[in-house]
Amino acid sequence: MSNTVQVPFETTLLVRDTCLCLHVQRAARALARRFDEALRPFGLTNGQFSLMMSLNRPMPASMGSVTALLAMDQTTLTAALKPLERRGWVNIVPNPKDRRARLLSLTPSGQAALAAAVPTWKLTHAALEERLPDGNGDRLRRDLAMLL
Amino acid sequence: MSNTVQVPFETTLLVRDTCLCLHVQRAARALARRFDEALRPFGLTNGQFSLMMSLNRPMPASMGSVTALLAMDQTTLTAALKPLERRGWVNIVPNPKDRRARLLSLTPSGQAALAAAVPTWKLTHAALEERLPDGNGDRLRRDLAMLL
DNA sequence: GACAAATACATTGATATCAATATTATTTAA
DNA sequence: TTAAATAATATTGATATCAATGTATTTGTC
Repeated sequence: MSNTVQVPFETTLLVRDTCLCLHVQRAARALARRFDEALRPFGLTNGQFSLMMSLNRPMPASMGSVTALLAMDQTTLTAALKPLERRGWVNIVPNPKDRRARLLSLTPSGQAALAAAVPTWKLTHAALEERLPDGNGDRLRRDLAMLL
Repeated sequence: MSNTVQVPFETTLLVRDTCLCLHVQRAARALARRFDEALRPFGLTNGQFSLMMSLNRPMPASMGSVTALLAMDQTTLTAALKPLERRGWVNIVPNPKDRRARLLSLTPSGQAALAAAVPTWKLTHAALEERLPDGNGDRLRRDLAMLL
């Protein structure tokens, strides 16, 4: 008695062609590879670039504000900060107003590392945006934001 | 002599508002969380669901065809297969026609696990697609494909 | 047929991701 | 004014991701 439940191949094709989660993960992997490669000479991954850029503020950031901006779990941020702190690019200090909280900021060498990478980000991003017909970059960003 | 190179805050705002890599990674995290939560009762993550679905073919798949479909590094696939093989959901055998290669297929219990999750995928995906105005799902998929 | 090049996959090491849980500090309610 | 609830972050464990590198096999060339 083989009571195997088969998934119809049409369902496989449906998922392959329509699943927004799959399509976004796929694009995320491809873009991560592209930006990681471009940023490698600066010792940064795409995620580290985004994280450090989000710390480039007039006032130190809280962890919560960064996780909200990056749509990232708090434990992921804790882990992601470690290699950056180890390299002396990010400062993490307790907030004197609330000793549970942390204040995150770039060190001068962190600012320098980030600044060095910005021109390459601009080039890489411009090349990417060129792949989309005029104005479709904004459209894509709006569509992606609706999925959050 | 403080020769610190500052990144202008306007650049930070530019990256935050325009970087397609950041926007896609952010959406990828949010969608992964949503689908992971929905699929948790079936013991599957979003990535495992996509991977197993891509193995649901009439003939066994090669690793190369799966990495191309998922836009995933080969080493990632090797790693991702391990927990699925351990659970007895996926079979990995050498290809007799080319002993370097592997033939990947779902086991009966893997097919059953996948089949059990399909209705929840449908519900979760339908709810997601509703967030986008009519037809914009197709538009978004097309735009994402242009980034690959 | 021998051998160099190319191909397919595995391993290692580092970072990324999140659930579950723990710790510490603050806030709220009795 | 405490004790309970809440909040902010850290730790652990599992999977995900890819670069660098290694191994086995096949292919192409002479």
